[in-house]
Amino acid sequence: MYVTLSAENRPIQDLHSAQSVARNALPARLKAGKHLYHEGDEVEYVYQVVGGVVRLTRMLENGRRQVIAFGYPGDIIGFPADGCHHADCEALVDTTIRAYRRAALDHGDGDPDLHMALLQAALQEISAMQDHVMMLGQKSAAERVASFLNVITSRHGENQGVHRRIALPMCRNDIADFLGLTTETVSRSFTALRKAGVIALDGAQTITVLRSDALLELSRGAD
Amino acid sequence: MYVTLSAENRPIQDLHSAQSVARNALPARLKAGKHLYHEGDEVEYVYQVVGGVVRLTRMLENGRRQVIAFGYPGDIIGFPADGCHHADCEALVDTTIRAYRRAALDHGDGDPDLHMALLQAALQEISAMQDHVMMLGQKSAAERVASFLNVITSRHGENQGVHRRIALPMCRNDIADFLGLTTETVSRSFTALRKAGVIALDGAQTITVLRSDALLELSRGAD
DNA sequence: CGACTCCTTGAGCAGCTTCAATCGATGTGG
DNA sequence: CCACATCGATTGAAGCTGCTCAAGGAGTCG
Repeated sequence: MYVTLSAENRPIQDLHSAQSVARNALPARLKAGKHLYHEGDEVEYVYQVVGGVVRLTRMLENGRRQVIAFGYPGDIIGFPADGCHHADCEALVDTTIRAYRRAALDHGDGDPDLHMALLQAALQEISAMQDHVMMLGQKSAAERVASFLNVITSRHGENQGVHRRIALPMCRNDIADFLGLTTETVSRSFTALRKAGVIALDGAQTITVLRSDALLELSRGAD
Repeated sequence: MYVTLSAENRPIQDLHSAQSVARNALPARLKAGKHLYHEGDEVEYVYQVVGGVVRLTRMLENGRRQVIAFGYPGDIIGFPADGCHHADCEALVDTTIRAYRRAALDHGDGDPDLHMALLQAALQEISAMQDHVMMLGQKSAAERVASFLNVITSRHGENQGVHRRIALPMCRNDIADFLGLTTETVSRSFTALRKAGVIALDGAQTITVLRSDALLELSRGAD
């Protein structure tokens, strides 16, 4: 599920069970920068990210933007509320998704396993959003950035010798809007982590965690 | 659902359908200050608030607290994630709840209508949490307080002549932890709204909205 | 009446934002 | 191939918002 505080590494569930292939799963490709759906669209499908990364955003009347989540492979996105999408979904890189008819969520559409998997994903999503609320409500800028890096590297990074490395597909502004900060503050926090020897930056988009214990400590914050 | 940004006044759904009475619904009373469940508890039931108000909270290691939501009559609370509760639930006043076995959420437990209603509630909850994220990430202190008052009065207040009035069962500290602010800031915002003639305070716990249009405007924020 | 709790108000400060300039990477045309 | 334009990231300086710390007020309950 999404990028949130809880860094448990869930296995990527494959909802694409044999039974549901014919009835439910319509695979699709989405070029970087293209939208999968917009806020207000009627929900016909829920989606599972198979490859790539998407960004879910919501806008406020006056142009302020909140990044709700980043969707990585395995994540289910597009849950309806009142039959409509409540966020925009855009691919950050070329992305592959699987579409499931909404009926699969509502009553299974003849596939009880798929129904249960989607329900579980929705319940996980509630918890994930609560984590996000907790972070935005209670953590400092430095703690938020550390939390973000900690989760995204442990969940989606790859080992690079003893360290963990990840290419960030989102820009600083996306991270800022995800964390409720400004790009400048995010950038300054990155720099501070680099100067403290906690992370290394290889260009702006690729980071290596040098001291994951320190990063975790920083993400929790002072006592 | 819960107190969030979206102020639509949903009718209080009665999940207590004739069919489910015997099998699922165990009514219960909860004295003010008593816990319904704690974070980490295994989920045996999900609950619907029938009367009263509950408070859902999550703690951070270092003692910081986030109020996730306030549960009013009609709200469904206690959705599991990984089979466990991810928040504490405490009654703010004497409260009546109905308990539904977890199986009712998972597969209906013989009552498809109940199953669908619980599923819909879970999906609404995702959207509500996203609203909360949006508020915490993007809104100023004054905007958050105005948003809170706007939602809680329109959804749970009662008409008092041409105005709308509500008794707040939660203390300033609860509101602060809900909005990601301090009690002092919440108190100052209340005072500012009172001095601006937008609200009137009758004691600390009872507020009357004098100019709901102005409150709505303030909740949206400057353009 | 006194003790307690919660709310309010004030003063000073810290953290984050705002505004602005520079840097660095990427791409384009001459 | 290099000059230049462009866009995102970084860094700096200054200001404002909201927090911290502290005191006083108001309501409640023994």
